[in-house]
Amino acid sequence: MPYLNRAAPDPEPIDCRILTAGLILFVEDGYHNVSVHDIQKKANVSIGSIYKHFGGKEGIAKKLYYHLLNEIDELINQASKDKSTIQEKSEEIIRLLFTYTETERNIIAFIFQPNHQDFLPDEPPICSASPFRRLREIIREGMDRGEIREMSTEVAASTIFGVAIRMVQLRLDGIVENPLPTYLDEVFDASWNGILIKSDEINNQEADGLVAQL
Amino acid sequence: MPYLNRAAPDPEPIDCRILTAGLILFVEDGYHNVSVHDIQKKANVSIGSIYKHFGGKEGIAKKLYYHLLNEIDELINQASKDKSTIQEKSEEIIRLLFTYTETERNIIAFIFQPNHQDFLPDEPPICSASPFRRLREIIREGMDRGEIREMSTEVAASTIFGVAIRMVQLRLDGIVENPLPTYLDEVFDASWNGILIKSDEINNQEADGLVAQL
DNA sequence: GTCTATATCCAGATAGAC
DNA sequence: GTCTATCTGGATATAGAC
Repeated sequence: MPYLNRAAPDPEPIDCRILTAGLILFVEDGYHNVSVHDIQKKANVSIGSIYKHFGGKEGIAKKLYYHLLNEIDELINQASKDKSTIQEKSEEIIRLLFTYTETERNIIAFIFQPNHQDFLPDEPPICSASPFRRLREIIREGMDRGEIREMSTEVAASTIFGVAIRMVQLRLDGIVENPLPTYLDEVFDASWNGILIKSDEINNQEADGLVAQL
Repeated sequence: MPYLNRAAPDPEPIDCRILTAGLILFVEDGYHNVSVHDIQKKANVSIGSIYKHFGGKEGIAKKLYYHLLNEIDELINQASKDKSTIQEKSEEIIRLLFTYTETERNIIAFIFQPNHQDFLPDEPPICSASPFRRLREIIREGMDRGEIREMSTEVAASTIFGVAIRMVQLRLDGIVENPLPTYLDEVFDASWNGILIKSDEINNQEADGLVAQL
């Protein structure tokens, strides 16, 4: 019965196992603190396979980087379709980003936490990569269409998406305690309307104050 | 004339030279791509001195980290004094941060670019370090005083300071082309008032449109 | 294609003279 | 305190059997 002598059959192809192991370890320990041997052990493959498939550690990181940037691009595509206004579009992008941060933490952490130029020196800064460029283009389009006030694209983009990205970072670092989708409405409202007290809210505010005093 | 045989006298103390060299190299190449030998050469000291003074590479990074976090804390102190409202206070903080980014690029880059846990594994995430905590406290105080609408501290802080921090990152990555202080008014306005078109601006907006058509 | 064993290299760290 | 010379460990990468 030779079957019993085999290890449990692993349906996942070998290069997937390597990528998955790499992703987890890179996120947990940081690229430079992970050795090829670590990946090899975690993925249950031999060193030889890793070098055959990816040519080394940097090869794994590069594949991961392109692959995951693509996933984010896809996320933007998905969020953008069937949305007419820029406001709807950006809100859906942020909604998906927030959900993704909870369900696919490693992917988001790999994209948003490290300084990729530390281990992929030939790559341009991630802010100039496709998904981030597209976010700025969306904002630009909103200004051209007159949905957004005239100002520099970068400031407008930082206000809409930068706030969301900051929330993602704070969540990954454990500063934000609740799941991100909890904050969706507040984030939208703050980005689009600012955080100053509005005159028509002052009454409610004072009412709240009275309640609090009881 | 023994004086002529000496190297040009270097007034800067040895540990300063080491820290400065470390800072520059860490920012340029990333902590893990810099060797103790690199620092030694750049600082014009011997390896022995480095190990005597700092105990190794991580010691340098740690000293730098604490020292520079302190500088940022000082920056916040300086910006906070003589300011009564939270709005004034935060605006002054951002003003100083933007100026600093242009004049002391390396300091800001060391604080805002890398994931410090990659090389200082015992440190908590930088977002929970003093200066960043204080920013959230300032916002919190603004809400308690009724200067800022009620919402989660993190969202409010991300809206005010997160936008500014995002601008710093985009500037460091070369996406933002003008010196940051250029954008001060836009950043303040966007954070506090949001980026939606306001009804009282629509007239101006249309007028601008007409001008553009000429 | 996959594996083990091995080679090579280099960064981090130390010892000991001055 | 400062330096040079040296050691050691561990990581990347390869060679070659299966």
